[in-house]
Amino acid sequence: MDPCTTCVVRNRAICSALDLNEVAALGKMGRHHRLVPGQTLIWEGEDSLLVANVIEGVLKLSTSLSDGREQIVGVVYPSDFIGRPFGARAQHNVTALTEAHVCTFSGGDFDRFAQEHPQLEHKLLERTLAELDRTRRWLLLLGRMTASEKLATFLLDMSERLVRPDCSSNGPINAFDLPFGRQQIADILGLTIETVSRRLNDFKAEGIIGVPSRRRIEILDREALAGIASSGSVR
Amino acid sequence: MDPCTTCVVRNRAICSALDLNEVAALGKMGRHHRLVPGQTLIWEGEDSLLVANVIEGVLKLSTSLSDGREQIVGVVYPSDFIGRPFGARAQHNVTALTEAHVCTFSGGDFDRFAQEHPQLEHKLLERTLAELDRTRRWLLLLGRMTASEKLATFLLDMSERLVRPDCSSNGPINAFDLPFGRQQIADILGLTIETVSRRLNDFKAEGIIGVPSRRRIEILDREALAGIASSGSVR
DNA sequence: AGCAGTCTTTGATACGGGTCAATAATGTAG
DNA sequence: CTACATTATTGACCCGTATCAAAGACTGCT
Repeated sequence: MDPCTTCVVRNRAICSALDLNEVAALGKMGRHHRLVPGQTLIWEGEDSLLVANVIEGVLKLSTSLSDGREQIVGVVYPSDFIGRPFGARAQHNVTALTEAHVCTFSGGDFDRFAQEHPQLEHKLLERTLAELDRTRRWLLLLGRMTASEKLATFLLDMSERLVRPDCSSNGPINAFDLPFGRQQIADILGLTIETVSRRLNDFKAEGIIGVPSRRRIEILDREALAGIASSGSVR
Repeated sequence: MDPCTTCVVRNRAICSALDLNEVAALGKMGRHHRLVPGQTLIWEGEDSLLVANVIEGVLKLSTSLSDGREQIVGVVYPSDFIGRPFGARAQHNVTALTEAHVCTFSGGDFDRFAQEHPQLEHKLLERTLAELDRTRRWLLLLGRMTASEKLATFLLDMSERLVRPDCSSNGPINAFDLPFGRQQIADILGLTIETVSRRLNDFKAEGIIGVPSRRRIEILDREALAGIASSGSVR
């Protein structure tokens, strides 16, 4: 039977642009994959082209310099799209942070299918434009913010994005588990693990956040965080 | 008469996806604008939605923090597309760096036209994907590179991009005029103007580059620059 | 429970790049 | 050509974050 009809991200992934017949046709070209934490799906520079939908889990996109310095350039969640359609080689690694479940397509198959289904391309375009906006905001963070501003911005950003999985309430939440360890937070913010640890403990000492366990964050004073996050990013 | 038929970027801009009739229809919705250096076409946060093609000149995309710190998040050249189709508000300022000539469309008009012309959306998608890749590479630069590495990477990048205007030869060139002052270079690289000045003079003292006038750069030792750009180790 | 390995925190110190200030070069108007 | 504004360079100093090192906390395994 066609697994797409029961797919949990059917209505949120780019597949939502397709009707039942179309989604079945796309589904035939797809392959399901389970990934364990730390497993890499796509390597920077490889040209075996692969695209995918994330069904479950969290993955990071990262690049690095030859001496090992690493920068995380994106984080993807269920219903997000992974990979680079239309023939360019992969620009970054894609690695699972948690157990993950993805639905992969060979690049060529997907490209052909997309070109025949403009609504699908349209969905993909909207997503890509949104992701570009988000990435450009991150340039401001990396280029111009201090460590405290970076961390405050990061925590607020997480409190907004991490609601999605269950889709229960929308709007930010005040307590959540990060899918990242300290090193990964550092790689997202362009800092060292030590600085992340120190600034996080500063926030804790000031009563702005609580850190009941390694990966859990409670936002106790959202206003204060927002104040630190920017000497006010001009909205 | 329809000005699009004689447009200098007709074959390079997204319009190249359209046939003569289509481009004429799009042309009817467009307005030509001349911009002087420093003039801002779109302001961060405004929702008067406007998109445009660059016909001539160079423009910067920038965001800033309330205390004046600024980050340039993109630079656009002739034939590039500007703006955010499909209803999100403008995320950054768009300002002319040189005299510029653009062809603008109201967001709504363009959105409608695009949805009816999948080849146009496809071109736009390819461009947006490429721009996202480029922007993500910049995250690595801002987050993880030293001042010298940033500057070396920047100069190499410029030597590749600045060929375009005349389209004479492809491949990098070794002498060019930057469309930026020192402050703007600093805002691109997440540095201060003083650091840009110092590192540039270091390169000059080592014979890696020549700086015959304020905005002119000559790459004298491309290998050395490339060595610095990818992970520091000089010589 | 006890141990090993990993991840995180904490402390001491160093250094790159920022800040502040002064000077120099370049551009522009009269 | 001179005067003034703008932009860039240079110097001295300092601060924030990186680096290096060690101790502590958590996790999983037997």
